[in-house]
Amino acid sequence: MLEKEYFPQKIEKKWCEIWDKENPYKADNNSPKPKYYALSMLPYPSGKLHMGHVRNYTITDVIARFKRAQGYNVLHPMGWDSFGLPAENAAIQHHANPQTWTLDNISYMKKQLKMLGLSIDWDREVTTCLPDYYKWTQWLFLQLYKKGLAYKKTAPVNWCEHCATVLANEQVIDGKCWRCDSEVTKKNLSQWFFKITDYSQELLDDIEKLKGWGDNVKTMQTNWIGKSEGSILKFKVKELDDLEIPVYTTRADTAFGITYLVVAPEYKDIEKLTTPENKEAVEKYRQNAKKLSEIERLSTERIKTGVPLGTHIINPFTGRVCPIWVADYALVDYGTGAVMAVPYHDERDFDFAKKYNLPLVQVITGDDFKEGEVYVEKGKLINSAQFDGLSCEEAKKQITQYAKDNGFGDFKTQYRLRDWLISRQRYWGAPIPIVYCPHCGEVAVDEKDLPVLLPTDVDFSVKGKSPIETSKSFKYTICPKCGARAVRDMDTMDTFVCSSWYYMRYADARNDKECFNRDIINKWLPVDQYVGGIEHAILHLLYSRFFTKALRDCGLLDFDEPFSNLLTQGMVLKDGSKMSKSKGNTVDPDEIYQNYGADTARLFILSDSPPARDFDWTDAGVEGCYKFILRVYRLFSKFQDKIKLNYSFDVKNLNKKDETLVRETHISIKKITNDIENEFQFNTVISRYREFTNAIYDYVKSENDINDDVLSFALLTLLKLISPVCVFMTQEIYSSLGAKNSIHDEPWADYDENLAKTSSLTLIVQVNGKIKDKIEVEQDLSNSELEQIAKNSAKVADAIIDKQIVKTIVVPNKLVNIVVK
RNA sequence: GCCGAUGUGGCGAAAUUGGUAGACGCACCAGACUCAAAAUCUGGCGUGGCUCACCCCACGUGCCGGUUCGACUCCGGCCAUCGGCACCA
Repeated sequence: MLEKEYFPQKIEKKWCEIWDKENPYKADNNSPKPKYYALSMLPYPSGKLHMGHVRNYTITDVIARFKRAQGYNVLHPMGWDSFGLPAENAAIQHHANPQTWTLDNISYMKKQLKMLGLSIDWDREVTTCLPDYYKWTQWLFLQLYKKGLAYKKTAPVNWCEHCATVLANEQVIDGKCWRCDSEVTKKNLSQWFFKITDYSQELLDDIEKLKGWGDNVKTMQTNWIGKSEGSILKFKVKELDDLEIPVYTTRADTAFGITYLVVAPEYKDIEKLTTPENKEAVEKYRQNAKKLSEIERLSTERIKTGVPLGTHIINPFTGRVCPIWVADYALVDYGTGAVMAVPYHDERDFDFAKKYNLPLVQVITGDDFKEGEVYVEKGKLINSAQFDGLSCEEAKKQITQYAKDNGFGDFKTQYRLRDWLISRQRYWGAPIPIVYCPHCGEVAVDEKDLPVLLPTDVDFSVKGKSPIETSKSFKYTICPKCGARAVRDMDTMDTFVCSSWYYMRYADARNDKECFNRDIINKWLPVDQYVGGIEHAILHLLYSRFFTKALRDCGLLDFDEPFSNLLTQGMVLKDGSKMSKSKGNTVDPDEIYQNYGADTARLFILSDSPPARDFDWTDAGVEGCYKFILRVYRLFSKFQDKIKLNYSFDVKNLNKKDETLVRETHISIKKITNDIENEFQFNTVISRYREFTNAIYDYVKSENDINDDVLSFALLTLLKLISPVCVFMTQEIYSSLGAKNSIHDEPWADYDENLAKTSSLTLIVQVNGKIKDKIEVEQDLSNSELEQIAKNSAKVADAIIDKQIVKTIVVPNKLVNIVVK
C-alpha cells in the first residue's frame, strides 16, 4: 500500500539502510554480459560533500543505472584521493594526525554519498592513503624506475614557499601555485621526475583516438604538449674556437637576416662567452633576472632588456659577425636556451633591436611589407643568395637541409611538455621507495619490503623542512644491495601519482598479491564513461594517459588509453558565480537531504542545464523538483488500486483516448532513451518526464473511462523511466505496489517504432514560406493528397488570390509550401 | 597573438536531415477551491501594430551579408563573453 503522502526523509533512510546491508550493486568480474565501466573522478576527502560532487556523482550514477537496466555488467566504483596537503595543514592546526583527520572525513563523506543513493560497488572502495593502496603506488614507481621512466636530476624547479614544496609545471597556473595561489619561485634542487616527455608524440597522436572527449579538453592537451617543428642551427663563436651555440628556430627561412644572437641569463656557457670588460654588467643583469618572479618574467608587456657579452658568432650563411647578448626574453628551458635574432621578421627581436640600435636586414618580402616596420608574415625570400625567390615554407626545408649537409644544423621537433616532477617535501604522501647508500648510491627498495610505511613519530610543526625529516625511525635503514647503513629518500610522491592509476585498482581492488591482475584489468578497462570537472583537463587526465602508456610498456596491461569517453561537467553556480565558502554562496547537500530528500537534489541537479554546461542552483528550482516528485507520487497513490503489475492489452482494440496514452508512453521511452544515449541530455529527459506525467494526468482527468491496463502500462513505464534519477521514490512505489523485484533490477523499457509517434499530425501550410494555416491530417498521406488539402484551405485561397502559382513544395508528414508570384 | 567553447523571452533552456522558433520548467498574471492563506487544480505569458474577445499583420534566435520556396540550423565576414596556451624563438 502506498501512503497518501510521501515523506522522502523517512523513506530514503529506510532504503539507505537496506542497500547498505545488501550492497546490491556488486560488479561481477566473471559475468557473461558486456561490461560497462562508469567512473567519477574520485573525491578528495576535504570534510563534506559539495554540490559539485553531487552533480558529478549523480550524472555517473544515472549513467550506471541506465546501462545496468540495458543489460550491461556495470562497474561503478568509488574511492578517496586521500593524500595531500590539506590533511597535513589540518593536522598542524588541530594537532591531529593527518590519517585520523582524513579517515574521519572519509567516513562522513561516505555516509553522505550513500544518502545520495549512488549505485556504487562499495566492495571495491579504494583509499589512496592506506598502505594496501600506496604499497602499489610505490611498486609502480619501482616499475617505472626499472624501465628508466623515473629518474632523479638537479634542475631549477618550481617552488611554492607557502606550501613549502616543489610543484610540477602543470601545477603552476600563471606563475602561481595551483593550490594556494601564492607566487612560485625557482629553486635548484635534486628531485624525482617521471619521463612523460618520452611519450610526447604518442600522447599527442592519440588525442585523435579520443573520439568521446570534448574538443576543449583535447585542444588544452594539445596546447600543453606544444609541439613545434623547426630546426637547430649551430653558430661558431668568433672568439672561442671550441665553442658552438646551437639555436632552435621555426623560421630557418630567415637565417640570412640574423643580426645578433640572444642567450638566456641561465645559459650554461654564458661565463665563457663573456669578455672581461663585460663581466660586471652581465653578472649584474643575471642577478637581477634571478630576482624576478615567474609572473614578472612571463609578462609580455615588459620592456625587453639585455646586455652584450662582448663575444660574437659568425652567421654561416652570410659570414656576418653578430654580437651575442644576454636577455631574459630567451628562456633557458625551451629549445636550446639561445635564440637567433632576426629583427626585421620577429616582433620581439624587432623591439629589442630598436631599443639597442641593432641592425635590421630584410630577407622576406610580401605584398604588405612596409619599410621600417616589422614584417612577420610569410612571403618570398630576398637577400638570401641561392634561396632568393623561394616561399618561406620551401626555404625552411632547403635552408635546414643545407645546414645539415654542411654539418651545422638539422631538423628538430620541439615540445613544450616537461618531465613530471613528482617529489614533494611533505609528509602526507606515498614515500618514494629509494634509499641512498654510501657505497652503492641510489638504490631501489626491494619489492618484498614494500610498503615503505609513513612514520608516525613526526613533528608537524617544523618549519623549513618536511615533517618526515623529524622522524628518527624513518630516515636510517639498510642498503638493500650491500647491507650498509643507508638513508631513505625523505620526499613523498605528488598526489597526482596516486590518482593516475586508481581506476585500474578498482578492477581488482582487493588483490594483495599484485597491484591488479592483468586479465581482470584488460577486461574492465578502458573506462567507458569518465565524468569529472574540467579543472583536470591537463593535470590528472594527462598524467593518467601517460601512466597507462608507461604501464603498457612495462607489460602490465594491454590498452593505450584509459578513458574512452569523457564528460566534463560544468560548475555549479549560485547567483551567477561559482559556489565557494569565501563567497558564502554554498548550499549544503545535508540541508537539501533534510528538507527535500536526495531524490530532489538528484532531479534538480540534472534538470536545468545539459551536464557539460554550468548549472545555476536556485531555491525555486529545488522547490519545483520537489513538487514534481510529490506530483508523481500522488498519481500512484491515488490510482494504486487500478495498477496491475501484469497488465495486458491489444493496441488494435483500444479507443482513441487509450491509444493516445499508449502512444505517449512509447514516445516517452524513445525520447528518453535517445536523449540519455546522445550526450546524456538529462535536462530534456526530465522535460519529458514532466510532459509524460502531464499526459497521464490528462488521461485520468475524467475517472470513469480509465482502462486499467493502459494506465498501468503508462504508470509503470513512467516509474522505470524515472528510476535512474529518483532512486528512492521509485523504489518505494514499486515495492509498495507489491513488486518482488527492485525497480532498479527491472530491464529498461522498449518502444515500438510504429507507436512512438502520434496518430495524426499537423500539416503546416505556407505561402512563400510564410505560415498561412495548420491542418490536422493523417500520417503518411501522399504528396498529391497533402497538396490538395493545402489548396483547399480557405486561408491559402485568400493568400493566393490573383496570384500565379510558380511551384509547390511538399515535405511528407510536415508541410506544403506554395510559391506564388 | 594562437586555439577552443558559447551567444535564442524576465530567467534556465528546447528544436534528427534546413521545414510550426521558444518544448519543459522557474518567475509572473488571472481563475477555481478556501472565511482567508498555503498547497492543489485550470488557463495565460517574445515584441510591436490594428478596425483589438480568440481574428489579422509586421518584426524576432549576438551583428552584417549570402545561398534557398524556406535558415537558430548551411556559407562568408565581424562582434561579445568564458576558458586554455603564450616573450615557446
